[in-house]
Amino acid sequence: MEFKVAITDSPNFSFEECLCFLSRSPKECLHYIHDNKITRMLVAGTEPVVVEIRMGETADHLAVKILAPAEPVDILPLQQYITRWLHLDVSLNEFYDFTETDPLLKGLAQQYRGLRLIGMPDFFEAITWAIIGQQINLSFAYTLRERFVKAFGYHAVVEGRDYYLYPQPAVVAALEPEELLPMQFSKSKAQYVINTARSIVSGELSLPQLDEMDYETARTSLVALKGIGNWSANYALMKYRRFPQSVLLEDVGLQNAIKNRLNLASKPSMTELKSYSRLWKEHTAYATFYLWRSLLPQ
DNA sequence: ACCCAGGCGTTCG
DNA sequence: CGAACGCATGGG
Repeated sequence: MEFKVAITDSPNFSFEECLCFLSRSPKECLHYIHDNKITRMLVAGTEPVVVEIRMGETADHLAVKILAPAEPVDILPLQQYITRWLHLDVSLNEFYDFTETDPLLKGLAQQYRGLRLIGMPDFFEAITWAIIGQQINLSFAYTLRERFVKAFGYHAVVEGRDYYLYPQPAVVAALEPEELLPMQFSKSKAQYVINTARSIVSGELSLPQLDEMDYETARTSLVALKGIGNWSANYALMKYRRFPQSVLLEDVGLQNAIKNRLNLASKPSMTELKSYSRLWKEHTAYATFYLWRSLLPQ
């Protein structure tokens, strides 16, 4: 069974650029990239589905093949997930025009043309990935994530490959921190991940409400949770809600990207960061994402 | 051995 | 208040 997923602003879409970003870690365990195709497990309603995503025969869509199950499934949730994941429903024209006016961003549009801001349609994934990635290097963060997903995520084997879903909040809420320590989570990281899961399960952190909040309200409500600071709140809101004004000036990756582009001797100070990003406004999230991209090879 | 890492919470001045 | 410090552990 096959279906299509529409691409908005297809002249400014590059599947290859998206694949490049999606390939950034060899420890990635939620999807595979091979032969210019993505395979991964998704959920249609409540049913796990393994899909293969490739560029469409024409530029205006992606083509998706369902590898499992053999029976027909509801494709609408799959289309919605893929659209949100790869940010297929936006135009990049305004961002690209803006980069030409900004000395720091100039050239990024040509270099990485067609790259979309890869998101996380699952809020629990977005917020816990932020907690996992706090203050440790990205390589180790992926190691922790891989152990976490493989221990607590739904698993299936299709065509000889292992597929996983990100762990559900209810599963993680039932854990004790001691169960994460052997995976080399620190005590606080373990506690924060479990506390966040429990907040979601209890309704203290309401996803339907979070979906309706404006940026500042959502940010404030996330920062109120222990273990979630300004960086983590903004990261999750950038990847999940896709607020264009999400700003991550505390981010070491962003700071290094700016240092590299401007050939600075050291990372910019917070004052300098504010100055560089002063005019970004609704382009902040994309500017950050493209600067992150500039840290990858090629 | 040392410093840094896609920070956060607590304590101190 | 903002600054300094402890945390925890892999990576270079």
